[in-house]
Amino acid sequence: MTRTKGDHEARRRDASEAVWRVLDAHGFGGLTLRAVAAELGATTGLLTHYFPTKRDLVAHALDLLEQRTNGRTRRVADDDRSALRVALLDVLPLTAEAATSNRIWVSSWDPALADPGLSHDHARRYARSRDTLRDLVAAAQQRGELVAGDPADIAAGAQSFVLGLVVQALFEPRAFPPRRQVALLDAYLATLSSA
Amino acid sequence: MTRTKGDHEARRRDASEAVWRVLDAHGFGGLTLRAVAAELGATTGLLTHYFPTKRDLVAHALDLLEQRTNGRTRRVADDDRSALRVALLDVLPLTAEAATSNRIWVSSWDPALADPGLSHDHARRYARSRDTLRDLVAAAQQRGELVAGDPADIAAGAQSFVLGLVVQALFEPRAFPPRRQVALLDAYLATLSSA
DNA sequence: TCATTCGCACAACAACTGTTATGACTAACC
DNA sequence: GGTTAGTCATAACAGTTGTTGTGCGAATGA
Repeated sequence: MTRTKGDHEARRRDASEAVWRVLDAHGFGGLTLRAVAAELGATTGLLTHYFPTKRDLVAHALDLLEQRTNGRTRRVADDDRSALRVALLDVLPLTAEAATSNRIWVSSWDPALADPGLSHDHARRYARSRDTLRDLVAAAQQRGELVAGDPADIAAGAQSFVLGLVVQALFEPRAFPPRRQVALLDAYLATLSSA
Repeated sequence: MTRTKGDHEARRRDASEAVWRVLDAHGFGGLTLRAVAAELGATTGLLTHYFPTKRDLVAHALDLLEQRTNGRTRRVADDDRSALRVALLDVLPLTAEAATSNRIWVSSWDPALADPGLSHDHARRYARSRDTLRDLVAAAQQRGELVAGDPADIAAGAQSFVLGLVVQALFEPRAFPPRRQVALLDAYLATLSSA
Protein backbone atom coordinates (compact mmCIF):
# COMPACT_ATOMS: atom_id res chain seq x y z
CA MET A 1 0.00 0.00 0.00
CA THR A 2 3.00 2.24 0.49
CA ARG A 3 3.50 1.80 -3.22
CA THR A 4 3.73 5.21 -4.74
CA LYS A 5 0.98 6.45 -7.00
CA GLY A 6 3.61 6.85 -9.69
CA ASP A 7 3.74 3.14 -10.33
CA HIS A 8 0.04 3.06 -10.88
CA GLU A 9 0.12 5.86 -13.41
CA ALA A 10 3.22 4.43 -15.03
CA ARG A 11 1.40 1.19 -15.73
CA ARG A 12 -1.54 3.13 -17.18
CA ARG A 13 0.85 5.03 -19.37
CA ASP A 14 2.50 1.84 -20.58
CA ALA A 15 -0.89 0.42 -21.43
CA SER A 16 -1.78 3.60 -23.31
CA GLU A 17 1.39 3.40 -25.34
CA ALA A 18 0.51 -0.17 -26.26
CA VAL A 19 -2.85 1.14 -27.42
CA TRP A 20 -1.06 3.66 -29.60
CA ARG A 21 1.04 0.96 -31.19
CA VAL A 22 -1.98 -1.22 -31.93
CA LEU A 23 -3.93 1.72 -33.33
CA ASP A 24 -0.99 2.79 -35.47
CA ALA A 25 -0.71 -0.69 -36.95
CA HIS A 26 -4.31 -1.88 -37.18
CA GLY A 27 -6.63 1.05 -36.50
CA PHE A 28 -9.71 0.95 -34.35
CA GLY A 29 -11.01 -2.08 -36.17
CA GLY A 30 -8.10 -4.11 -34.84
CA LEU A 31 -8.07 -2.61 -31.37
CA THR A 32 -8.91 -5.46 -29.00
CA LEU A 33 -7.95 -5.89 -25.38
CA ARG A 34 -6.03 -9.02 -26.28
CA ALA A 35 -4.07 -7.23 -28.98
CA VAL A 36 -3.16 -4.44 -26.57
CA ALA A 37 -2.20 -6.94 -23.89
CA ALA A 38 -0.01 -8.88 -26.32
CA GLU A 39 1.66 -5.65 -27.44
CA LEU A 40 2.26 -4.93 -23.78
CA GLY A 41 3.61 -8.39 -23.08
CA ALA A 42 0.85 -9.03 -20.58
CA THR A 43 -2.69 -10.37 -20.42
CA THR A 44 -6.10 -8.80 -20.39
CA GLY A 45 -6.10 -9.24 -16.61
CA LEU A 46 -3.63 -6.36 -16.34
CA LEU A 47 -5.77 -4.09 -18.48
CA THR A 48 -8.97 -4.76 -16.60
CA HIS A 49 -7.07 -4.22 -13.37
CA TYR A 50 -6.11 -0.69 -14.34
CA PHE A 51 -9.11 0.30 -16.43
CA PRO A 52 -12.72 -0.51 -15.60
CA THR A 53 -13.69 -0.73 -19.25
CA LYS A 54 -12.24 -0.66 -22.73
CA ARG A 55 -13.76 2.72 -23.37
CA ASP A 56 -11.85 4.14 -20.41
CA LEU A 57 -8.63 2.62 -21.66
CA VAL A 58 -9.04 4.19 -25.09
CA ALA A 59 -10.08 7.53 -23.64
CA HIS A 60 -7.01 7.59 -21.43
CA ALA A 61 -4.74 6.65 -24.32
CA LEU A 62 -6.13 9.45 -26.47
CA ASP A 63 -5.94 11.98 -23.64
CA LEU A 64 -2.33 11.05 -23.07
CA LEU A 65 -1.61 11.33 -26.77
CA GLU A 66 -3.07 14.81 -26.83
CA GLN A 67 -1.06 15.82 -23.76
CA ARG A 68 2.15 14.55 -25.27
CA THR A 69 1.43 16.32 -28.55
CA ASN A 70 0.62 19.59 -26.83
CA GLY A 71 3.73 19.33 -24.72
CA ARG A 72 5.85 18.94 -27.82
CA THR A 73 4.04 21.84 -29.45
CA ARG A 74 4.98 24.39 -26.82
CA ARG A 75 8.66 23.99 -27.49
CA VAL A 76 8.95 27.42 -28.99
CA ALA A 77 8.16 30.62 -27.18
CA ASP A 78 4.91 32.27 -28.19
CA ASP A 79 6.42 35.65 -28.84
CA ASP A 80 8.64 34.25 -31.54
CA ARG A 81 8.30 36.13 -34.75
CA SER A 82 7.28 32.95 -36.59
CA ALA A 83 5.14 31.51 -33.80
CA LEU A 84 2.20 30.98 -36.14
CA ARG A 85 4.31 29.09 -38.62
CA VAL A 86 5.78 26.90 -35.90
CA ALA A 87 2.36 26.14 -34.46
CA LEU A 88 1.16 24.99 -37.86
CA LEU A 89 4.33 23.02 -38.59
CA ASP A 90 3.85 21.13 -35.35
CA VAL A 91 0.63 19.66 -36.67
CA LEU A 92 2.19 18.16 -39.78
CA PRO A 93 3.53 14.59 -39.91
CA LEU A 94 7.10 15.70 -40.49
CA THR A 95 8.61 12.99 -38.29
CA ALA A 96 7.77 9.32 -37.85
CA GLU A 97 6.52 10.07 -34.36
CA ALA A 98 4.26 12.86 -35.57
CA ALA A 99 3.02 10.61 -38.38
CA THR A 100 2.00 7.99 -35.83
CA SER A 101 0.17 10.55 -33.74
CA ASN A 102 -1.62 11.85 -36.78
CA ARG A 103 -2.56 8.41 -37.98
CA ILE A 104 -4.11 7.62 -34.61
CA TRP A 105 -5.86 10.93 -34.59
CA VAL A 106 -7.33 10.53 -38.05
CA SER A 107 -8.40 6.99 -37.22
CA SER A 108 -10.20 8.23 -34.14
CA TRP A 109 -12.49 10.31 -36.33
CA ASP A 110 -14.45 7.18 -37.18
CA PRO A 111 -15.58 6.26 -33.67
CA ALA A 112 -15.79 9.96 -32.79
CA LEU A 113 -18.25 10.79 -35.57
CA ALA A 114 -20.48 7.95 -34.42
CA ASP A 115 -20.45 8.88 -30.74
CA PRO A 116 -21.88 12.27 -29.71
CA GLY A 117 -19.73 12.40 -26.59
CA LEU A 118 -16.49 11.74 -28.42
CA SER A 119 -17.61 14.03 -31.22
CA HIS A 120 -18.04 16.84 -28.74
CA ASP A 121 -14.58 16.24 -27.32
CA HIS A 122 -13.06 16.50 -30.77
CA ALA A 123 -15.01 19.63 -31.54
CA ARG A 124 -13.77 21.22 -28.34
CA ARG A 125 -10.18 20.30 -29.11
CA TYR A 126 -10.29 21.85 -32.56
CA ALA A 127 -12.03 24.92 -31.25
CA ARG A 128 -9.28 25.40 -28.69
CA SER A 129 -6.62 24.90 -31.32
CA ARG A 130 -8.29 27.52 -33.48
CA ASP A 131 -8.43 29.93 -30.57
CA THR A 132 -4.70 29.58 -30.10
CA LEU A 133 -4.10 30.17 -33.78
CA ARG A 134 -6.43 33.15 -33.74
CA ASP A 135 -4.39 34.81 -31.04
CA LEU A 136 -1.20 34.20 -32.97
CA VAL A 137 -2.81 35.62 -36.09
CA ALA A 138 -3.99 38.71 -34.22
CA ALA A 139 -0.53 39.26 -32.81
CA ALA A 140 1.05 38.92 -36.24
CA GLN A 141 -1.47 41.36 -37.65
CA GLN A 142 -0.61 43.91 -34.99
CA ARG A 143 3.02 43.53 -35.93
CA GLY A 144 1.96 44.24 -39.51
CA GLU A 145 3.11 40.87 -40.77
CA LEU A 146 -0.24 39.52 -41.85
CA VAL A 147 -3.01 40.80 -44.05
CA ALA A 148 -6.06 42.33 -42.42
CA GLY A 149 -9.19 40.30 -41.87
CA ASP A 150 -11.06 38.51 -39.09
CA PRO A 151 -8.39 36.62 -37.13
CA ALA A 152 -10.88 33.85 -36.37
CA ASP A 153 -11.53 33.30 -40.06
CA ILE A 154 -7.85 33.30 -40.92
CA ALA A 155 -7.22 30.85 -38.09
CA ALA A 156 -10.00 28.56 -39.32
CA GLY A 157 -8.55 28.69 -42.81
CA ALA A 158 -5.06 27.87 -41.63
CA GLN A 159 -6.38 25.02 -39.51
CA SER A 160 -8.23 23.68 -42.53
CA PHE A 161 -5.16 23.87 -44.69
CA VAL A 162 -2.98 22.01 -42.22
CA LEU A 163 -5.59 19.36 -41.38
CA GLY A 164 -6.14 18.54 -45.03
CA LEU A 165 -2.43 18.44 -45.65
CA VAL A 166 -2.08 15.92 -42.82
CA VAL A 167 -4.62 13.62 -44.42
CA GLN A 168 -3.01 13.76 -47.84
CA ALA A 169 0.46 13.25 -46.40
CA LEU A 170 -0.69 10.21 -44.44
CA PHE A 171 -2.11 8.52 -47.51
CA GLU A 172 0.66 9.58 -49.89
CA PRO A 173 3.90 9.94 -47.95
CA ARG A 174 5.81 9.64 -51.23
CA ALA A 175 4.01 12.55 -52.82
CA PHE A 176 4.17 14.64 -49.65
CA PRO A 177 7.61 14.28 -48.08
CA PRO A 178 8.36 16.64 -45.17
CA ARG A 179 10.12 19.06 -47.49
CA ARG A 180 7.08 19.46 -49.70
CA GLN A 181 4.73 19.75 -46.75
CA VAL A 182 6.77 22.65 -45.42
CA ALA A 183 6.98 24.24 -48.85
CA LEU A 184 3.22 24.03 -49.33
CA LEU A 185 2.58 25.50 -45.91
CA ASP A 186 5.02 28.32 -46.56
CA ALA A 187 3.37 29.06 -49.86
CA TYR A 188 0.06 29.27 -48.07
CA LEU A 189 1.48 31.56 -45.40
CA ALA A 190 3.02 33.72 -48.09
CA THR A 191 -0.43 34.47 -49.47
CA LEU A 192 -1.42 35.64 -46.00
CA SER A 193 1.60 37.81 -45.49
CA SER A 194 1.25 41.55 -45.93
CA ALA A 195 4.75 42.03 -47.28
CA MET B 1 -33.06 -17.05 -65.47
CA THR B 2 -34.79 -14.65 -67.81
CA ARG B 3 -34.73 -12.30 -64.89
CA THR B 4 -33.00 -9.16 -65.97
CA LYS B 5 -29.60 -8.34 -64.60
CA GLY B 6 -31.05 -5.07 -63.42
CA ASP B 7 -32.80 -6.73 -60.53
CA HIS B 8 -29.59 -8.21 -59.35
CA GLU B 9 -27.76 -4.91 -59.40
CA ALA B 10 -30.73 -3.15 -57.89
CA ARG B 11 -30.58 -5.43 -54.86
CA ARG B 12 -26.87 -4.80 -54.54
CA ARG B 13 -27.49 -1.10 -54.68
CA ASP B 14 -30.18 -1.31 -52.01
CA ALA B 15 -27.80 -3.23 -49.80
CA SER B 16 -25.11 -0.62 -50.39
CA GLU B 17 -27.47 2.16 -49.41
CA ALA B 18 -28.24 0.30 -46.21
CA VAL B 19 -24.51 0.17 -45.58
CA TRP B 20 -24.34 3.93 -46.03
CA ARG B 21 -27.09 4.47 -43.50
CA VAL B 22 -25.43 2.22 -40.94
CA LEU B 23 -22.05 3.87 -41.49
CA ASP B 24 -23.57 7.32 -41.24
CA ALA B 25 -25.17 6.46 -37.92
CA HIS B 26 -22.67 4.16 -36.25
CA GLY B 27 -19.42 4.25 -38.21
CA PHE B 28 -17.30 1.26 -39.09
CA GLY B 29 -17.29 0.09 -35.51
CA GLY B 30 -21.03 -0.51 -35.71
CA LEU B 31 -21.06 -1.94 -39.21
CA THR B 32 -22.22 -5.55 -38.89
CA LEU B 33 -24.02 -7.70 -41.41
CA ARG B 34 -26.95 -7.96 -39.04
CA ALA B 35 -27.18 -4.19 -38.67
CA VAL B 36 -27.12 -3.74 -42.43
CA ALA B 37 -29.72 -6.46 -42.89
CA ALA B 38 -31.98 -4.90 -40.29
CA GLU B 39 -31.60 -1.49 -41.95
CA LEU B 40 -32.55 -3.20 -45.19
CA GLY B 41 -35.53 -4.97 -43.66
CA ALA B 42 -34.02 -8.34 -44.49
CA THR B 43 -31.69 -10.93 -43.04
CA THR B 44 -28.04 -11.74 -43.43
CA GLY B 45 -29.05 -14.47 -45.86
CA LEU B 46 -29.84 -11.83 -48.47
CA LEU B 47 -26.48 -10.15 -48.00
CA THR B 48 -24.49 -13.35 -48.28
CA HIS B 49 -26.52 -14.23 -51.35
CA TYR B 50 -25.44 -11.08 -53.18
CA PHE B 51 -21.96 -10.62 -51.73
CA PRO B 52 -19.47 -13.40 -51.09
CA THR B 53 -17.98 -11.60 -48.12
CA LYS B 54 -18.42 -8.56 -45.92
CA ARG B 55 -15.35 -6.96 -47.41
CA ASP B 56 -16.93 -7.15 -50.86
CA LEU B 57 -20.12 -5.61 -49.58
CA VAL B 58 -18.29 -2.67 -48.06
CA ALA B 59 -16.10 -2.23 -51.11
CA HIS B 60 -19.15 -2.14 -53.36
CA ALA B 61 -20.90 0.34 -51.10
CA LEU B 62 -17.90 2.67 -51.12
CA ASP B 63 -17.44 2.35 -54.87
CA LEU B 64 -21.08 3.23 -55.39
CA LEU B 65 -20.76 6.18 -53.04
CA GLU B 66 -17.80 7.47 -55.02
CA GLN B 67 -19.67 7.02 -58.29
CA ARG B 68 -22.67 8.90 -57.02
CA THR B 69 -20.49 11.70 -55.66
CA ASN B 70 -18.56 12.01 -58.91
CA GLY B 71 -21.80 12.03 -60.87
CA ARG B 72 -23.08 14.91 -58.82
CA THR B 73 -19.79 16.73 -59.19
CA ARG B 74 -19.89 16.97 -62.95
CA ARG B 75 -23.04 19.04 -62.97
CA VAL B 76 -21.23 22.13 -64.22
CA ALA B 77 -19.37 22.37 -67.48
CA ASP B 78 -15.62 22.40 -67.17
CA ASP B 79 -15.12 25.49 -69.24
CA ASP B 80 -17.11 27.56 -66.81
CA ARG B 81 -15.24 30.57 -65.63
CA SER B 82 -15.53 29.44 -61.99
CA ALA B 83 -15.01 25.74 -62.64
CA LEU B 84 -12.30 25.51 -60.01
CA ARG B 85 -14.51 27.09 -57.40
CA VAL B 86 -17.39 24.77 -58.24
CA ALA B 87 -15.16 21.72 -58.09
CA LEU B 88 -14.01 22.69 -54.62
CA LEU B 89 -17.51 23.59 -53.44
CA ASP B 90 -18.70 20.16 -54.45
CA VAL B 91 -16.43 18.59 -51.88
CA LEU B 92 -17.84 20.54 -48.94
CA PRO B 93 -20.72 19.25 -46.79
CA LEU B 94 -23.08 22.02 -47.81
CA THR B 95 -26.13 19.76 -47.91
CA ALA B 96 -27.32 16.97 -45.64
CA GLU B 97 -26.62 14.49 -48.40
CA ALA B 98 -23.10 15.74 -48.90
CA ALA B 99 -22.55 15.70 -45.16
CA THR B 100 -23.50 12.03 -45.04
CA SER B 101 -21.14 11.22 -47.88
CA ASN B 102 -18.35 13.08 -46.20
CA ARG B 103 -18.99 11.44 -42.86
CA ILE B 104 -18.74 8.02 -44.45
CA TRP B 105 -15.65 9.05 -46.31
CA VAL B 106 -13.87 10.38 -43.25
CA SER B 107 -14.86 7.29 -41.29
CA SER B 108 -13.38 5.08 -43.98
CA TRP B 109 -9.97 6.60 -43.31
CA ASP B 110 -9.64 4.43 -40.22
CA PRO B 111 -9.84 1.04 -41.93
CA ALA B 112 -8.04 2.47 -44.95
CA LEU B 113 -4.99 3.57 -42.99
CA ALA B 114 -4.72 0.10 -41.47
CA ASP B 115 -5.03 -1.77 -44.77
CA PRO B 116 -2.36 -1.20 -47.45
CA GLY B 117 -4.75 -2.12 -50.25
CA LEU B 118 -7.45 0.28 -49.15
CA SER B 119 -4.83 2.89 -48.41
CA HIS B 120 -3.58 2.65 -51.95
CA ASP B 121 -7.10 3.07 -53.30
CA HIS B 122 -7.58 6.23 -51.29
CA ALA B 123 -4.22 7.57 -52.39
CA ARG B 124 -5.14 7.00 -56.00
CA ARG B 125 -8.48 8.72 -55.58
CA TYR B 126 -6.92 11.82 -54.07
CA ALA B 127 -4.21 11.86 -56.67
CA ARG B 128 -6.82 11.80 -59.41
CA SER B 129 -8.80 14.54 -57.73
CA ARG B 130 -5.66 16.64 -57.54
CA ASP B 131 -4.96 16.05 -61.21
CA THR B 132 -8.38 17.37 -62.08
CA LEU B 133 -7.85 20.41 -59.91
CA ARG B 134 -4.42 20.95 -61.43
CA ASP B 135 -5.89 21.13 -64.91
CA LEU B 136 -8.50 23.62 -63.76
CA VAL B 137 -5.80 25.68 -62.09
CA ALA B 138 -3.66 25.66 -65.22
CA ALA B 139 -6.63 26.74 -67.31
CA ALA B 140 -7.42 29.56 -64.93
CA GLN B 141 -3.80 30.66 -64.99
CA GLN B 142 -3.85 30.79 -68.78
CA ARG B 143 -6.90 32.98 -68.55
CA GLY B 144 -4.92 35.20 -66.22
CA GLU B 145 -7.26 34.68 -63.33
CA LEU B 146 -4.87 32.95 -60.96
CA VAL B 147 -1.45 33.80 -59.66
CA ALA B 148 1.54 32.09 -61.22
CA GLY B 149 3.10 29.03 -59.66
CA ASP B 150 3.23 25.28 -60.11
CA PRO B 151 -0.36 24.21 -60.85
CA ALA B 152 0.22 20.90 -59.06
CA ASP B 153 1.26 22.70 -55.89
CA ILE B 154 -1.68 25.06 -56.03
CA ALA B 155 -3.99 22.11 -56.59
CA ALA B 156 -2.50 20.25 -53.63
CA GLY B 157 -2.95 23.33 -51.48
CA ALA B 158 -6.55 23.78 -52.52
CA GLN B 159 -7.27 20.12 -51.92
CA SER B 160 -5.75 20.42 -48.46
CA PHE B 161 -7.82 23.45 -47.65
CA VAL B 162 -11.07 21.84 -48.67
CA LEU B 163 -10.34 18.50 -47.01
CA GLY B 164 -9.52 20.15 -43.70
CA LEU B 165 -12.59 22.31 -43.94
CA VAL B 166 -14.70 19.19 -44.40
CA VAL B 167 -13.34 17.67 -41.21
CA GLN B 168 -13.94 20.78 -39.16
CA ALA B 169 -17.42 21.25 -40.57
CA LEU B 170 -18.35 17.66 -39.75
CA PHE B 171 -17.34 18.01 -36.12
CA GLU B 172 -18.69 21.53 -35.66
CA PRO B 173 -21.64 22.07 -37.99
CA ARG B 174 -22.74 24.96 -35.79
CA ALA B 175 -19.47 26.81 -36.17
CA PHE B 176 -19.24 26.00 -39.89
CA PRO B 177 -22.65 26.45 -41.50
CA PRO B 178 -22.72 26.26 -45.31
CA ARG B 179 -22.55 30.03 -45.59
CA ARG B 180 -19.32 30.23 -43.63
CA GLN B 181 -17.79 27.29 -45.47
CA VAL B 182 -18.37 29.08 -48.76
CA ALA B 183 -17.06 32.34 -47.35
CA LEU B 184 -13.87 30.70 -46.09
CA LEU B 185 -13.31 28.99 -49.42
CA ASP B 186 -13.88 32.22 -51.31
CA ALA B 187 -11.43 34.01 -49.05
CA TYR B 188 -8.90 31.32 -49.81
CA LEU B 189 -9.51 31.57 -53.54
CA ALA B 190 -9.20 35.34 -53.32
CA THR B 191 -5.63 34.97 -52.10
CA LEU B 192 -4.93 32.89 -55.20
CA SER B 193 -6.54 35.29 -57.58
CA SER B 194 -4.31 37.51 -59.64
CA ALA B 195 -6.68 40.46 -59.64
C1' DT C 1 7.22 -14.08 11.10
C1' DC C 2 2.70 -13.77 10.21
C1' DA C 3 -1.21 -11.35 8.17
C1' DT C 4 -2.79 -8.53 4.66
C1' DT C 5 -3.04 -6.19 0.71
C1' DC C 6 -1.86 -5.61 -4.08
C1' DG C 7 -0.71 -7.02 -8.89
C1' DC C 8 -1.98 -9.69 -12.36
C1' DA C 9 -2.08 -14.37 -14.83
C1' DC C 10 -5.45 -17.72 -15.92
C1' DA C 11 -9.69 -19.47 -17.19
C1' DA C 12 -14.34 -19.08 -18.05
C1' DC C 13 -18.52 -16.48 -19.36
C1' DA C 14 -22.30 -14.84 -22.41
C1' DA C 15 -22.79 -11.97 -26.26
C1' DC C 16 -21.75 -11.15 -30.74
C1' DT C 17 -19.04 -11.73 -35.09
C1' DG C 18 -18.74 -13.42 -40.31
C1' DT C 19 -19.74 -17.36 -42.71
C1' DT C 20 -22.02 -21.66 -44.13
C1' DA C 21 -25.72 -25.19 -44.81
C1' DT C 22 -30.37 -26.23 -45.35
C1' DG C 23 -34.68 -25.87 -47.18
C1' DA C 24 -39.06 -23.51 -48.26
C1' DC C 25 -41.12 -20.57 -51.57
C1' DT C 26 -41.58 -18.45 -56.09
C1' DA C 27 -41.13 -17.64 -60.99
C1' DA C 28 -39.65 -19.31 -65.53
C1' DC C 29 -39.27 -22.87 -68.98
C1' DC C 30 -40.32 -27.28 -71.77
C1' DG D 1 -47.67 -29.54 -64.90
C1' DG D 2 -43.57 -31.05 -63.68
C1' DT D 3 -38.82 -29.55 -63.57
C1' DT D 4 -35.50 -26.32 -62.63
C1' DA D 5 -33.15 -22.22 -61.18
C1' DG D 6 -33.17 -18.15 -58.48
C1' DT D 7 -34.27 -15.82 -53.96
C1' DC D 8 -33.75 -15.53 -49.42
C1' DA D 9 -35.29 -16.69 -44.37
C1' DT D 10 -33.83 -19.71 -40.73
C1' DA D 11 -30.71 -21.83 -38.04
C1' DA D 12 -26.46 -23.34 -36.79
C1' DC D 13 -21.33 -23.01 -36.86
C1' DA D 14 -16.69 -21.85 -34.89
C1' DG D 15 -14.19 -17.95 -33.62
C1' DT D 16 -13.65 -13.58 -31.24
C1' DT D 17 -15.22 -10.00 -28.30
C1' DG D 18 -15.42 -7.36 -23.54
C1' DT D 19 -15.97 -8.55 -19.08
C1' DT D 20 -15.96 -11.16 -14.66
C1' DG D 21 -14.30 -14.23 -11.26
C1' DT D 22 -10.68 -17.05 -8.95
C1' DG D 23 -6.44 -17.72 -7.03
C1' DC D 24 -1.50 -17.55 -6.63
C1' DG D 25 2.73 -15.07 -5.68
C1' DA D 26 5.08 -11.03 -4.04
C1' DA D 27 5.50 -6.97 -1.58
C1' DT D 28 4.14 -4.47 2.64
C1' DG D 29 3.42 -3.52 7.44
C1' DA D 30 2.83 -5.17 12.38
